[in-house]
Amino acid sequence: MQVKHEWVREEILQNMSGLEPDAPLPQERELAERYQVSRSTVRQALKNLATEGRIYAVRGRGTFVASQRISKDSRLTSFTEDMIARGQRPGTRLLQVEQVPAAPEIAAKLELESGSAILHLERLRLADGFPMCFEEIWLPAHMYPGLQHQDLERPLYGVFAASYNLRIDRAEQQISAQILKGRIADLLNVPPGSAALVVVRRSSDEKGRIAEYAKSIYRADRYDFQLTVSRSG
Amino acid sequence: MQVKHEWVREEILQNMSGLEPDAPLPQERELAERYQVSRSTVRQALKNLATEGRIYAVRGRGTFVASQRISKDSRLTSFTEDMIARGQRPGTRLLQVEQVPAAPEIAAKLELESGSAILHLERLRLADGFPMCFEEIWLPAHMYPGLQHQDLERPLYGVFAASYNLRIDRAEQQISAQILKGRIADLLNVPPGSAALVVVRRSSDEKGRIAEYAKSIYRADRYDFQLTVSRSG
DNA sequence: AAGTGGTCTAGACCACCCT
DNA sequence: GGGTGGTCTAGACCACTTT
Repeated sequence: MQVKHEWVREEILQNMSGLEPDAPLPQERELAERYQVSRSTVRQALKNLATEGRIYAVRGRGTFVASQRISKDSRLTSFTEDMIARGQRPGTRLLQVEQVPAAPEIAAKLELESGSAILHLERLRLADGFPMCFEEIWLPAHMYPGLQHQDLERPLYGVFAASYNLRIDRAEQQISAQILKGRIADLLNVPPGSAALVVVRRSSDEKGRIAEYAKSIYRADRYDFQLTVSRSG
Repeated sequence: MQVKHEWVREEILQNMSGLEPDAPLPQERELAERYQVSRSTVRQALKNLATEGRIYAVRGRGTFVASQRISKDSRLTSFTEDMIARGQRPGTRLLQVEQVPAAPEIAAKLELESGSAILHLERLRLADGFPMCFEEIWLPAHMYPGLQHQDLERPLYGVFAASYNLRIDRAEQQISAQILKGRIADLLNVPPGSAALVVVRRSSDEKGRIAEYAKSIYRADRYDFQLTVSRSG
């Protein structure tokens, strides 16, 4: 463990195993004494455990074991990570990559001038070799010089990090449903009239620069979107 | 402002307005001096601002203004809060409330014995008076004695807090898509074959006790699900 | 009154970046 | 080497709950 509060966190977690829900933990000052660290360090460890929903603190009473049924917050994950977590083998077929002038709607989403150079990708995402998702991606061309000549069937976020020193940090997403028909139904290999889950994503790097706009259309019979949200913080 | 770090947060935010993205903030020690607080207090304020995506820190270099395009993380919200945020008037029609023995599937979700007493609610949620969502809710009866006699067309989380001292704190959700037909298509007033967004939610209180299992079916032509996720923390 | 978690302080050292 | 944010310390006082 690099840092003390992570080590303390693990120790507390160990000593918690076997305790009933609502059982009290030792008080903070005692934990600090036991692990020979300052109370602040103990508090940082406890704060992380509380954020994950493993313990809860009550002012004036103490800190207690939570029932720990609904656990950690969800993170932004890539298709590749997502499929691996589901026990399926991810795959990608690049359908198209082109540089085009930005249509007004796309320019607005990427906060560029209308007509700016945009990279437009179309990819079919596979799970265990079968079509799972059709995705379109729009990128500001100036942020990714020479992207067309990269291997675009590899995870894109990896290419961004390796070749452009850019790490996607957060994204706002809109999830909706629609009926499939025409070309996309064909690509996903489902009959017209089937349901699809649509995820529109606008992502930024850690500096807050908009780095990607994307639309993913998932087969609803094979995919659902999972997330954990908390109310307070 | 009750606590100093919140006040410092507001002060920093004020002085940031007008700065360009990537402009450096004063260093932490200087901010502490300026606002006559300790560096720890400044750091707590900065940490909150970073979590919200308004600034970013680089070890060894400094703290900088983020472009602030993609903002705060999403929180667990109720239908009522959600509709108000969208500028629509929320409404509820209670269709049914009954106490029944738990079916095995529902019992498993609520982590109760099969056959335990369950409260089952069906509600039609309205936006500006028009059907938006059909929801079914299952609750452990022992946690909500006498719920049947409450006003169940008011926001449920409010009833939970006021009458049962129970605050929903976090939830795991699965979002999927399906085709509407039969009774639910009728209730939502859409033709059979329309697309719907389905949200299945399992919620717990701050102690980690499972307090609710619910399934909400939204008209896809009127609703999308919005969330912001971050990759690291 | 005693005990708990919540906030705040002043200061130290570390890891990392830049020149 | 000098400056930055990241971690940690020892101690203080506060708000709240329980006895």
